[in-house]
Amino acid sequence: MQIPLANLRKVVVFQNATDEDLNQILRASALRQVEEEEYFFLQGDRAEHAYVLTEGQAKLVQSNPQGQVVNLRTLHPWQLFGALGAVRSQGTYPASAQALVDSSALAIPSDFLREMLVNRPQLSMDLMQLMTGYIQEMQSRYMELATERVEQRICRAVLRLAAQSAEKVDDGIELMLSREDLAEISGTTLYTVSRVLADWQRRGLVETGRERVKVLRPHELVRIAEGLP
Amino acid sequence: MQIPLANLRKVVVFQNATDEDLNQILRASALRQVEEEEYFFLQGDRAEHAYVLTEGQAKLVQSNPQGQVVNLRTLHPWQLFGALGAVRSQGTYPASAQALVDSSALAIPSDFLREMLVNRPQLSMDLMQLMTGYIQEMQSRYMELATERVEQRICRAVLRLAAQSAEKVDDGIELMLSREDLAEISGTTLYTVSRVLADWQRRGLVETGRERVKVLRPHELVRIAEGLP
DNA sequence: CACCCTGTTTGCGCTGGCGCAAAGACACGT
DNA sequence: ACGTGTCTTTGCGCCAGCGCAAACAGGGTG
Repeated sequence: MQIPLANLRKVVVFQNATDEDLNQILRASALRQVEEEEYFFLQGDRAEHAYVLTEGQAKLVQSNPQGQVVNLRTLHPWQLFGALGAVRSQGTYPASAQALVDSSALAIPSDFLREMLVNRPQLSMDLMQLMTGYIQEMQSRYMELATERVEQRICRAVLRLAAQSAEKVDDGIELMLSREDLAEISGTTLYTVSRVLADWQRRGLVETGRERVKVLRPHELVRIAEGLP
Repeated sequence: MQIPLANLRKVVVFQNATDEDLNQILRASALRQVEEEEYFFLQGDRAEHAYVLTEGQAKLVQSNPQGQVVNLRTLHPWQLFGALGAVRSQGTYPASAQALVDSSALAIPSDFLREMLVNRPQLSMDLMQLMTGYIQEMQSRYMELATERVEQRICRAVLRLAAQSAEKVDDGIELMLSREDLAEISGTTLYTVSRVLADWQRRGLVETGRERVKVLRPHELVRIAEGLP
């Protein structure tokens, strides 16, 4: 196993774990490689592992019987995902995890993680901390979806992504994602996203390209997100 | 304190607690009475207590700066609420809890609950169980809001409420809530709710009245919720 | 019984956003 | 360089749902 402990400790939930615990986790787990577009797991699968992304990028998506898809969140290295199954024994994943580029992740057996939680209060508290964060984020996004118009929601999505996962280039912040990705994230259609971005570009707020959005005037976008003219 | 232990054990998170633990909780806590329309706590308040509803009915709502409101869930006796603050020390409530009728709830100090969690693994696991449930429910509702039309969403809301909190009367299931309540829950307006219910009534699926909806043909409603004609 | 308060219904007009379809732009492989 | 596939843009028509405003209904109170 070639994952250094120091890296594993970047996982927020493991930040307070002992070296011995981390070693145990490494011994119990396996590294899984998944190619671009492929899945770590599918919604409805038996949740036999929790994962820690070690390399690449992935997204958690939920789909309905008609095949429509919404993006729940984007995953970056050293984030934990698929962990709900560790709590509910015999549970199934409520969402699918799809690699956006060739990626790898550490697969930790759910049973193992659950047993570990039972006698490590600090670990449990840290995991709860993570869960409360999700609950709050989902509640916020739910309200945004219920009360805000499309332009504001796209704007929030762009700002959120810019804040967490973007490369700063000379004169702006660059995001690598397609119109369709943005549509999934903000709960609309690729057509509407395209129109909104075109409008922003005319107004000089962003610069767009194929699977690329460069934010030029973040401050202006914040105003749009707040619902101001 | 006049709350019998047997009742406190109805709280899902406390189902596996010892009598001694329950007694300790009772000693540390106070009973708070809140009149109809009043609040147990407001969104943004410092989260100094977690609550267990002991009597009455309440709702958890989130509102945005413009004052628009969405209903996150309806609370019934022996349900825990406001508990996210117990995990994040120094945190604030992400939503408001408003009494729908005169109600009372046991106010458990967050600090006390947090200390208790630290050395009671089973309690932590049960709380996590509850949290994963919320996460899944919020994810589902988020997807429904993003992908389904209004009629389906209202339908789901009615069925959900009918399943959990309704009185069966002779020839149907009766819900006591206003058009506006239903609008908050399903993320639409009272006008649209009124029109949809009127339509269902014409088709004999429900019978409506002032702050009252009686489900006559649940099976038909299920078909609507599924998106079938 | 008359009154009032609160909740409900419904006509009407409007518009935000959807989604098809066709054309355009870009990236990549051969 | 050329073709091919994917992503993006945009014209166009359409309609679900919003929200005002006004009328209506029920239930409680004096």
